[in-house]
Amino acid sequence: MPRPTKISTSPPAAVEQALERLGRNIRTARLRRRLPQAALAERMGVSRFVVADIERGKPTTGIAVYLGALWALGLHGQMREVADPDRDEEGKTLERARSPMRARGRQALSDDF
Amino acid sequence: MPRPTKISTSPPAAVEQALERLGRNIRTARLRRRLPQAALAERMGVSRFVVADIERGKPTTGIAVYLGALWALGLHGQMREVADPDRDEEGKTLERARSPMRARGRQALSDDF
DNA sequence: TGCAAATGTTATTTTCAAATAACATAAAAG
DNA sequence: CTTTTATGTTATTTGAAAATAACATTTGCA
Repeated sequence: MPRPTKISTSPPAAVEQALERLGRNIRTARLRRRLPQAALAERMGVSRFVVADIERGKPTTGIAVYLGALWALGLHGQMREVADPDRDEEGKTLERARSPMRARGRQALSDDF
Repeated sequence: MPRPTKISTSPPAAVEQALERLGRNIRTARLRRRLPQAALAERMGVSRFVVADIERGKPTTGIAVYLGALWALGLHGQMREVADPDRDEEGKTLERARSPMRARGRQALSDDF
C-alpha cells in the first residue's frame, strides 16, 4: 500500500466528524476576525487553497498546517489539553502500579472502542 | 514553492512545542494501555513507522493519522473543544454586530501575535 | 443594481509522506 | 543471562499534497 493510508482516505466516522467540526470552527474564527482565506494563508506561509482545505476538514492535510491556522488565529493554546495524561482517567486506571518504557504482554484490554 | 510548506518544515516554536507535547501524550496513553506501536498501528490501519512519527510530533504527518491515534486510544473526544466558537472570547468580541459569510474590508486587527 | 473582492473549481507540475524490507539496538520476562 | 519482543534506523519506491495558474461564481458594500 502506497501513500494515502486507509485512515486518511476513509476515516472512521468519529474522526471525520471531528475534522469537519474543527474545520468549521476555524472558519468561524477566521470570519469573526474579518480575515480572507488569502490573508490567513499569508500569515501561515501557505497558499489560500490550503486554508480552504482546512476549513473543509481535509483528512490528508498535515497537522502542522492545522495547528498553524490555530496559531495564526491565537487559538493554539487549546491543544494543550488534548490527550493530557492528567485527564486520561482510563489510562491512569490501567497503569496500575508500574509503567514500563516499552509495551509488552497481552495487548487487547478491550476491543469495544 | 512545491510541497512541504514552510509551516511544516520549520513551524513556529509554539506549534512545534504543541506537536511534541501531543506526541508525548499519545505515547504515554499508549504505554499505559500496554499497546506496542505495531498494535496501535494495526488498529489505525497504518504501519508502525507512522505511529513512531506521531510520537515524535512529526509536523508533516496528516491530521487524520493523529486523530486516528487519538480515536484508537479513546481520546478523540477532547478534540471537540478545540477552536470551539463558544469558547472564542476574542472572536466573540470582534464579531460586534454582524458576521458576513465572507470576509471583507480591513484585514489586520493586530499584527502582534 | 453594479462593482470589486472573496471563494470555488479545474488542470498541471513537483516534491515528499508513507509503505516495504532488512537489520540493529534495547528492554522485559523467565 | 538468555530469549523474546519492541523500537530505532536506513534505503528504496510510489502516489498524492501543495504550489501555480486561469477562470467561474458568489457575496458584500457603496
